[in-house]
Amino acid sequence: MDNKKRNFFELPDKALTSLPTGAVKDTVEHLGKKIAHGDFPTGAILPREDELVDSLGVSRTVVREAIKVLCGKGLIRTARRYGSRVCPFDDWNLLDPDVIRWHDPKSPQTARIYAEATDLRLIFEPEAAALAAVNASRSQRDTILAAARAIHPLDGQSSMIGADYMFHATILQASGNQMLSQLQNLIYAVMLFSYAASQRTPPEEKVARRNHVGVAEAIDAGDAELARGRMKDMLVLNKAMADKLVASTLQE
Amino acid sequence: MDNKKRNFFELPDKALTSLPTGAVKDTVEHLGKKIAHGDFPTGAILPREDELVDSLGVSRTVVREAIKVLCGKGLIRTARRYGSRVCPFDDWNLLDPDVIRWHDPKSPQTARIYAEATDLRLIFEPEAAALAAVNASRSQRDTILAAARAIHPLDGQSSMIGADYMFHATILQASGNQMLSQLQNLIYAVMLFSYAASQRTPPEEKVARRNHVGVAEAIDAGDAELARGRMKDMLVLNKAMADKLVASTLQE
DNA sequence: TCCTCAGTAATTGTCCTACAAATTCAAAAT
DNA sequence: ATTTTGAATTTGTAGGACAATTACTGAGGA
Repeated sequence: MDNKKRNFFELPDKALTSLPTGAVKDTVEHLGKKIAHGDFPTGAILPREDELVDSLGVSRTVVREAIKVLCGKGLIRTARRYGSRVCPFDDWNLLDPDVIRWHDPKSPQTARIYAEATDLRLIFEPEAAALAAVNASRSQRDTILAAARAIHPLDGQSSMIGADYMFHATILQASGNQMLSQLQNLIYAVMLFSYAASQRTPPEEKVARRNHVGVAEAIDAGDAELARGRMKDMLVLNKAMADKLVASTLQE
Repeated sequence: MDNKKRNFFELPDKALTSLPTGAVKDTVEHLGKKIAHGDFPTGAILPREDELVDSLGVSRTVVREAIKVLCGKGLIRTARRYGSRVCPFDDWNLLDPDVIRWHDPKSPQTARIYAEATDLRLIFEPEAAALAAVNASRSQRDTILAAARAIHPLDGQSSMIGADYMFHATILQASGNQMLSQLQNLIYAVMLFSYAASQRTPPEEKVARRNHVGVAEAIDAGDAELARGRMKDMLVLNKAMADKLVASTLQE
């Protein structure tokens, strides 16, 4: 990491719930990840409060506050004499930034989720690009262009994901729709997964970069139609790769 | 409510966080609504824990657990000696079912949010309809058809919203994409808002019903293209009305 | 007047204990 | 076999004590 000049786009620090740093936050993260990773199947009973107190080395107060946060995200349900049980997957707040982040990028179990997320991206990102072409500020257009051009495989994978993420996130932001903008968490998760699981070949990388720049230029030019079309083409290609990837991870 | 026969589609009971009924849940709801309603502007300091203890008549334990849940949804941030402060709107988990539900349907302040939500619907619902045309089960197709046909103004507004909601929710569910399906919370909120604020004229109602049935029939026939197109047309009309509505509520 | 720095006060974070409430589970009675 | 009663278990609520951190205050100096 000596050539700071080129490494404009660092990976965002997506490690925050909005909770203050401390024991509660750590406990939420710990339990949230365990549940999202599937350590407890649906309907399973979590360890009792006093067991968690022992195993995690925190007070009951902390354990309870953490569990309440997880309830709020739909992961578990509690009742007297009933314990804390994992909710059916449908009840999870799948679009919650934390829940998204807690999925294990390395687990084949979550491949299905990322397939769905990829489908979702295919739905809203072309529209976001079209909106960005109309609504983006000058500096946003510049950022999008710069990020697209910064997608160099040579700069190392981390820097590359950083630029890739910045590209997509800025487009969402530039759409002017805040709800749309919040879906960047989803993109980030998908990105981590696909980069972790796939090894793109250099020619594929080259195509990917050209596509990104194409979209960026369309947005910069204010051509909504073109931006939408190019983004869609890019994601269709992306999805094809993702499907192949999911199929291979699932059959293992 | 004597003619039970016709009132197939009741309004869903969207009053639940996943928290158990009790003091904590009540406190979360109470504070969540107050914040979402704008009683505390961005950056404002909530009453201290012990003040809330007094004013709400619950123990500090309850207050703290409730506040932690709200932190988890991005509404507030806490720190020692800093108090609990309302986060900037961008940080809120706008797609959280509770946060969506907490917005005041009667407040002109939230009109902007519903405008964004309407835009979002215009993006993903046509695609959901297309997916549903391919993926829906037999019973789902039946439900969608029945709900569309049950949109009768004469049956009373509640029954009408119920059918309208069931129509859209079932389509999302039938898309086969769980993340997409969770956006039904958004639809529900938009629906409550627009029904609360607008008085559609009977001719408009008639058009609305015909449109719904048109979409349902396209889905039933498995024609993805047609379903997408009809849903889009319907929502464009919807958005036009919504924009008019937002403009009028904002200028007051 | 403005700035720096130390001290103080205020506020949430964590730990603890005790009891209440609800529900499962088992045993007993019919 | 079914119902009922009761006891055990688990989370829910209350309240007190102290720790940790940070905002605020005021004194001192430039």
